[in-house]
Amino acid sequence: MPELPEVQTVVNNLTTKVIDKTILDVTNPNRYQNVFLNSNLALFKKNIINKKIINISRLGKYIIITLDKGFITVHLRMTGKLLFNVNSNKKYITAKFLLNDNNYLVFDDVRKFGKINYLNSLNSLKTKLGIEPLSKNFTVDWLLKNIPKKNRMIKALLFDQSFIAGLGNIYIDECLWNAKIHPQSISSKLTKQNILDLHSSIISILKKAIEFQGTTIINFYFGNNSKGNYEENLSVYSRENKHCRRCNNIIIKIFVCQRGTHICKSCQKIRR
DNA sequence: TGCGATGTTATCAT
DNA sequence: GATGATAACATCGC
Repeated sequence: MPELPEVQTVVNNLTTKVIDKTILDVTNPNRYQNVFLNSNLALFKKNIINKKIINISRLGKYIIITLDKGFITVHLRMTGKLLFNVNSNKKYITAKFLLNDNNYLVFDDVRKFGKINYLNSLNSLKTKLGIEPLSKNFTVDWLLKNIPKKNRMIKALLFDQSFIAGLGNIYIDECLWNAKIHPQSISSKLTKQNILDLHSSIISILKKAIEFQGTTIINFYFGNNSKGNYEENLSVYSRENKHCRRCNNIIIKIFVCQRGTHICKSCQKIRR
């Protein structure tokens, strides 16, 4: 479920808890094999055991745990949770990291889509991922230059992690509503004003969502089972049949990119 | 009861 | 290169 603000919230919460700790052991309580990307428990363990956690950060929707040598990457996918000292149903715990101070991290993932990996270098990930929307590089000029280069539905383009890294279904719907852009508009047909609005919407919405510690619709939790509080700020996502906060028309739900998509038809007009 | 939907992504076909 | 279908998996709600 988690997108950039949720992943950043997990990272922010864990920073003080795990930095400078050493990983003593890793287990996979539910014995699910595929949680370790292209690897297995024994190999993964060999790479990280007795290593010290230097830092924890985020790249796109990936959690990056920097070790004194190498990196652990964690992707939460749909239902993954990286919790601190929480013991939930063992059936869903795909990994458990024991730290030297007797605290532990639990990777709890009902649907088991989440992935954990060990990397010697972050280069492969950095190449794969597009621009960070909260970095200095993400300027209006960058967006003005790159959006018209593509001939894609704008929602599909924003989903593409190799274009901009970190947006997902909730925040794409929110940003497009805020910028008054219809999700099925073609990127090359957007006006300059559309792109300016989209740029400021992406930055302000992501920042505000991080302040509110993300959105919990069904099962986003972090730390010791805390919930995100951004839901009250949502303008369209999960607001089907409610009134548009801008023009009072009814928010409808359609399907775009095989994903439920929430729009105000009178605010957001298609350009193609 | 059964079916479709759920915040993600990799992969394969066209 | 772009797009669409599908698979990975489990739960919830209509």
